[in-house]
Amino acid sequence: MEFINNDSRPLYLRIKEYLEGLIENQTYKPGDRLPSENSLANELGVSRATLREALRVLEEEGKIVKHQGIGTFISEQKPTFLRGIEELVSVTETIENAGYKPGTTGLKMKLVKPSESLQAKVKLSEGEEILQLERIRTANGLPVVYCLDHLNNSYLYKEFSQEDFSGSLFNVLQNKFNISIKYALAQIIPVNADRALSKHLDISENFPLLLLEQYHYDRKDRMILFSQNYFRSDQFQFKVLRQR
Amino acid sequence: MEFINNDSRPLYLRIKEYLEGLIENQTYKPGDRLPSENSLANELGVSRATLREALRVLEEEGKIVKHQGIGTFISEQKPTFLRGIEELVSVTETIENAGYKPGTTGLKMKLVKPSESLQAKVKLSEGEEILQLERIRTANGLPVVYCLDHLNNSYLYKEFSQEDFSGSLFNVLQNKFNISIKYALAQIIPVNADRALSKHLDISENFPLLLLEQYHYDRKDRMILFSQNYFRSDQFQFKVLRQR
DNA sequence: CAGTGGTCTAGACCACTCG
DNA sequence: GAGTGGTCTAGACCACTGG
Repeated sequence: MEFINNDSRPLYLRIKEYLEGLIENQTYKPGDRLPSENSLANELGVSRATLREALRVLEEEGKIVKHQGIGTFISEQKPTFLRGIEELVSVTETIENAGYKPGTTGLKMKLVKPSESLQAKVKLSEGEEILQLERIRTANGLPVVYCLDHLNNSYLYKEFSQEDFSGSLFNVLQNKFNISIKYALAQIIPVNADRALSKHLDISENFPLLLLEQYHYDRKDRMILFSQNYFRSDQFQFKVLRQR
Repeated sequence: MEFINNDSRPLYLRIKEYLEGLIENQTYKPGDRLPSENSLANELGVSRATLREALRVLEEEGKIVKHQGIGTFISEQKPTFLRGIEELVSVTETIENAGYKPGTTGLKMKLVKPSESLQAKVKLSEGEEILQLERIRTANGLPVVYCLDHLNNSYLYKEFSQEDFSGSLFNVLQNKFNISIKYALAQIIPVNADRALSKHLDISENFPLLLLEQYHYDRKDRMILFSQNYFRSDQFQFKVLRQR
């Protein structure tokens, strides 16, 4: 067995992808039992530990299920729980995933002293100013999300130019400043559109919106960005896989 | 090193808990580097593979972070992202986690033919009836969640007695029928209270609510329960860790 | 009972980071 | 170069499941 090229990636990953291929091309179908770990390892010419590492990844991805004493099985098709809210994507991507063409209008950018409520949310040194971005995001030209972004690195201000913000702020941070957002702690809040929001999003007052308040962190757990995104509830579905 | 009792649980789990204890009692503090895997394995008198299995669990739980070529570090305190919405808990537990004493009022139970919209959500054989449970859940006596549960195993009807439903439906299913719910696919929907909901939850009309529509599955991916839970937005915080 | 996945060992080499 | 975590091997025994 060649896996597949003799190229550099770890063996267990190549094994994993090989098995993944067998699942995708229906050599193994949902519900089928895989050969035992011993025999599979032998067939593939790798140690059992290496095979198990590959299987572990497949199990994490939900593609196989193990049952001690019985065997390892190809998972049944489950209801799509990809693209759940637990996967961090930009608003731009969220709009794209919903099948629309993303756009931006009504950009405002300013340095502000944070209000008290904001001060509490974004821990800053006293008196510090904050870079605030206000945008209305559109899907196929229709306003669907109202976005407020707060960056404490206010020195970035002079580096920014308006044209940067037609798309994903994540991309701007990544490409221009090499800041990579790794995860966000999000709070999910149902709200009603007030007068301002109803104008921004072209909806009636009291229209139900989903507010996503998100603290974005980089790989070293530094808080980079605090954002408040108001989504029109009729345009987006927010799903999540909840596990025990 | 004894871990700790010579009792039956796997060695790597005992190692994991031992290390967990060292973290909790501040022997290792956030940011500290652990000894290298080789030296730690030697100190503990286990193989490196076993130690790595313990570390792997700790890493999954976010308690340590590894950096190749550098070392393994105790995680910084992150904003609590335990108890996020990605962890499936019953409404009862949700109320308890929010610091309240859970209760139940206004229980109704009936067999119904599903409406068309419900029919679409719960795939059933034609003409089949569904067991519907309606409950208002209270926190410290105040109504906070309106719950509709739909069970397609309508034969369970005669088995149920009213007293079962003061608490978690999960527990009833587990204890009485040995049905174990493993995961749920949830949709998060912001809604406004209509007249009926405003009465049930003792709030004004148009009060913002979070509707959680959940399809519950057992370990074998069989859909057991479809539930609709309307949460008062002022009583609960829904958080989620979003990762790239 | 035989066969499965789960745990564990001892040892080896590789890939990455730092000084 | 020295030290770290990442990968890999060969072999062993245990715990659980089914017939």
